[in-house]
Amino acid sequence: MTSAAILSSGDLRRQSGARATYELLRAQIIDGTLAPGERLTEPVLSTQLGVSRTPVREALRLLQAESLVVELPTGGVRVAPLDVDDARRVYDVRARLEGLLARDAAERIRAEEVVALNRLVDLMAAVRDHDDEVLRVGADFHALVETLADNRWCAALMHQLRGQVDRYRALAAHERIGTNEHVDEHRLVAQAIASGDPDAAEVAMRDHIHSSAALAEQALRLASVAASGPSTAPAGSAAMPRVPAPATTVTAESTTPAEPIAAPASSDEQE
Amino acid sequence: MTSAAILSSGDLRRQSGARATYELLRAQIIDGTLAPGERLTEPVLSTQLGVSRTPVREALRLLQAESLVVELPTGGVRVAPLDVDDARRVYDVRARLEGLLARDAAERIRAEEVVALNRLVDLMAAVRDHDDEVLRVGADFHALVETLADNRWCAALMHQLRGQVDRYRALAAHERIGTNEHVDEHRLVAQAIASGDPDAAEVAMRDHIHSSAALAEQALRLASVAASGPSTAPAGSAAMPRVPAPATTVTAESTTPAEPIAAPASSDEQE
DNA sequence: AATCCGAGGGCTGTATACAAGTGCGCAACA
DNA sequence: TGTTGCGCACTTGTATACAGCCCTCGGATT
Repeated sequence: MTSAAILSSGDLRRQSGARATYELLRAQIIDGTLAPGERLTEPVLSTQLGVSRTPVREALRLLQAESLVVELPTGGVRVAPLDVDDARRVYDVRARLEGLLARDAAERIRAEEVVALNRLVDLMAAVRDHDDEVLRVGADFHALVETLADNRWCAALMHQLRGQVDRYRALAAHERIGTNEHVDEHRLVAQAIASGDPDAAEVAMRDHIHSSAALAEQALRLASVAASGPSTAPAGSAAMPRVPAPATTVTAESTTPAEPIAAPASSDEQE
Repeated sequence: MTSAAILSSGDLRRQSGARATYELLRAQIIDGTLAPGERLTEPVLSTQLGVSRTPVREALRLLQAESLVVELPTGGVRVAPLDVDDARRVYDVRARLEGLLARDAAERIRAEEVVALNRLVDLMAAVRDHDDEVLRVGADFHALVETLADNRWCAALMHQLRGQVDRYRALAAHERIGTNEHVDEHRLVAQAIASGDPDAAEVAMRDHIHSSAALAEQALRLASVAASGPSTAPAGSAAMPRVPAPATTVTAESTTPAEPIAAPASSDEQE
């Protein structure tokens, strides 16, 4: 592997090299092929992927904007470290954003769209025994809500977050999501949206995400414990090379975070 | 000449050309020097700014990730159109994000930090007659809340939104923000945070942002009407592919002026 | 006169070349 | 043997060169 075959495989070649590189690296960061903390250098990636530094550079910028890689003080980037404690924060933000989407959806939904929404919930109930199916249907559900909401700013930020969420999900291996509660939550959200009640929809969706967060956090903790049991870390340890981030220290000095954020992303959703 | 002098002026030269280019273009998009819908081509920007296409390209990618420019189907970018109807959505999202920040701040705040928070509110009350001062203090206030919250994901998304918010604010010319109500809202938020009540803090902040949104929207509508008075076209009604320059005052393309750049305004916040 | 076709310019995307800064290792010295 | 200094290799950041594409403009044809 390695080598240029990576990019030429599949239809990635079709797209621009920069975009293909971006998507490949993004996928590898999310699934852990590229370990947290691992440094990414342009020449290496160039030769490995069979493209020049220019598209690689562009891809890295995109990933940086998405906070999937972080800038090193000397320049260059490394894969963003994965702080399990941050998972809750990511889900907190997501809960608000998706809650807003549900609200907007409730304000705009029309009769024929209610049908599609309910159909997805029914479908989810039908396949509840197969987690992967539930996952897929859940993705469709949230995607539909996003479409109904027609709020591009909120959607853009959601895309922004998706990479982070997916990273933590990948870490959590598989959570048990095919539960009756999980399906019921979706039904509640759907009902609130269908009935055109924005407040109820927002609350229902926010609660649902928080509920999902609890599941993910639990699975995450288990996976984390299991992973750090035998050896601290196999191949690419380096989870936190430096700056153990000791305490809170709420100094006000850092007035300039100065890192924008992106929002391209493909179309994968979750629960 | 024009051109290269732009980047060499000030200490922008110090930074990497790409970053300087990014910040310059960002500022110009926000303040309207670069009109919504205007196409940005790499060769032109290169010669105007006196750098090669590479850093320009990088800057454009950053701006694209921030949704300040949008990709054209043929490739290349144009300044993102400004849809006044979207202002509400931007503020809606911002309300949730800042609300979450306020919540997290309430959960983490400590005694000595309460002092700083209250001091800012008092300061705001003291300068309430000067809108620009109120703006500045308000920026510090929100920045402090963000720091207290210590939620980097939420903060990252906020930064993402900031450009959009600032664009609409720039369009709204000046809203009257030095009102007692405005100051009181901040005090309520501060009290909720200081008392360590997350729910109250989130609600107070969200309400405050929505209140600010109403002000901004009003000013925006006025400005919009004023701008589009003569010509019938209602400002940036939608995505008008070509011939932009409907709405606001400043056209770009001037080519000349010595240095209209002025303050990059790296740390501007809002109310 | 209107339309179709072809040449041209310009733009993006990609590749390569060049310069400067940084860290690391090795070697010499105390 | 420990320490210190020098030098090298590597990296990023920037500039330039090259290829393909689209869009436009001009002319010839029907």
